[in-house]
Amino acid sequence: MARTRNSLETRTKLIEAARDLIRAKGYSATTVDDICHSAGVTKGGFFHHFESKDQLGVAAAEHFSAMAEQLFATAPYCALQDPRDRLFGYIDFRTAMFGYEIAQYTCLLGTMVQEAYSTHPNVREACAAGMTTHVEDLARDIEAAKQLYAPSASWTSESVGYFIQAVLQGAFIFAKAKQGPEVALESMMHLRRYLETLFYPI
Amino acid sequence: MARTRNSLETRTKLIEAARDLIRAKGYSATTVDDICHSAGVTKGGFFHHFESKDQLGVAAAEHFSAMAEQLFATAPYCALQDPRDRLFGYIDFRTAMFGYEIAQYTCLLGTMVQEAYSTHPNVREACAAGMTTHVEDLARDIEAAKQLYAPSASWTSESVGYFIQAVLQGAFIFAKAKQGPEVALESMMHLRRYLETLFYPI
DNA sequence: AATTACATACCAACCGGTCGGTACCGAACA
DNA sequence: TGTTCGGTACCGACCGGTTGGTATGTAATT
Repeated sequence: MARTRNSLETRTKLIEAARDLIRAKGYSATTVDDICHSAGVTKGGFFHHFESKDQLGVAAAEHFSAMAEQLFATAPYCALQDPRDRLFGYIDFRTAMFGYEIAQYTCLLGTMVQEAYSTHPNVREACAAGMTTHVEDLARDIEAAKQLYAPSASWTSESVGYFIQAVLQGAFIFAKAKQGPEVALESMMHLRRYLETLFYPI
Repeated sequence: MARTRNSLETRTKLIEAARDLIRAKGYSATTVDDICHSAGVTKGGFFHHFESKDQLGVAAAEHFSAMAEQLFATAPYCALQDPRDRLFGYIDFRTAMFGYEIAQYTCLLGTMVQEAYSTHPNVREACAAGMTTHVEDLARDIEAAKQLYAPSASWTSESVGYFIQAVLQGAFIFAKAKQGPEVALESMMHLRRYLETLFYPI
């Protein structure tokens, strides 16, 4: 084993192992030993980088948020001129992700916050922050599209952003429950249909 | 302590304690000791009624499903003649529930299946079954409303039922993350608006 | 008398976290 | 150039407490 003794690399390996395990088993069921074994690090190494399991949860949420931000900031649809097209590009992009394995497209933040919201306040806060940031990013395109296609509509772009995320989170739950994306994909179709009614061409 | 030595009552107390604890802390973080303490039963009593924690999880899912079925089968809106009115009665009824405490209106099935989908197949199956049954019940009104108000629409009533549930599940996640129902309520409003577009009066 | 419905006491495995130690680094100094 | 040195990265044995689950006892019900 070529141990490279790279602090950042080890830390990242721990976080990514946590991300994958928590997405599959949940936060509580994922043990520190699990994470260490999966990352090829010992317990001593783990607690050198994180002072508690909770703090790793927070770090994982932040890491996930950063990854998502980067992913959706560099996706092909971002190059589109029309903000409405970018919004539907986002929807279609996320819909296409349901083609991968469940543990690859589900949201770490939504999974963690369900378990942690009342017992692990730091984790809850980190998840909420990540989700809020993502909605804010999304809401910028929604707002721009609103100015163009529905300037006098009564809804706020922020609430539409949250609605989109709610559908996604619910779709993830059904993908897990049904062990497949079929039902989730139909929900994404309904979501798209709704958004089309919001941004009717002038 | 008035020990009543009533088998069914003890079993129900265990299930309801599990329901409340799991909704607040998740399945894995809820221990058998927790449940026993909360229900006022010892561990011996617990394992007299359930042969494993998993089986309790299954029983809790079934209990929750039965309770929900009863709740939504006897709610005031069920008396309405028009299936479209019943559907919106359901939406408004569920929207109103966001006024209670988080742990009272969130869905045990959605919470459990997030954690259990890959590691506790029996629990996953019980959750999926309960959710499917609920959607089927709901889809009956949707189908009847479709016949009246949108007979030639291309969507299936089942998919609309799942969409409604997806929004609800997502709304629960945001209510937990945000520690309040505001964002969730806005999502319910968007959901209602969408359903209105589906069932436009003839 | 037999069965049911619990309580008590207990277990091995596992949990998050600690701790003393070690391998390795770059900088300072001779 | 070689040596020392303090700090960082990491190891792995260990700890007290907790976990799901069991073995056994006993009082009430049938």
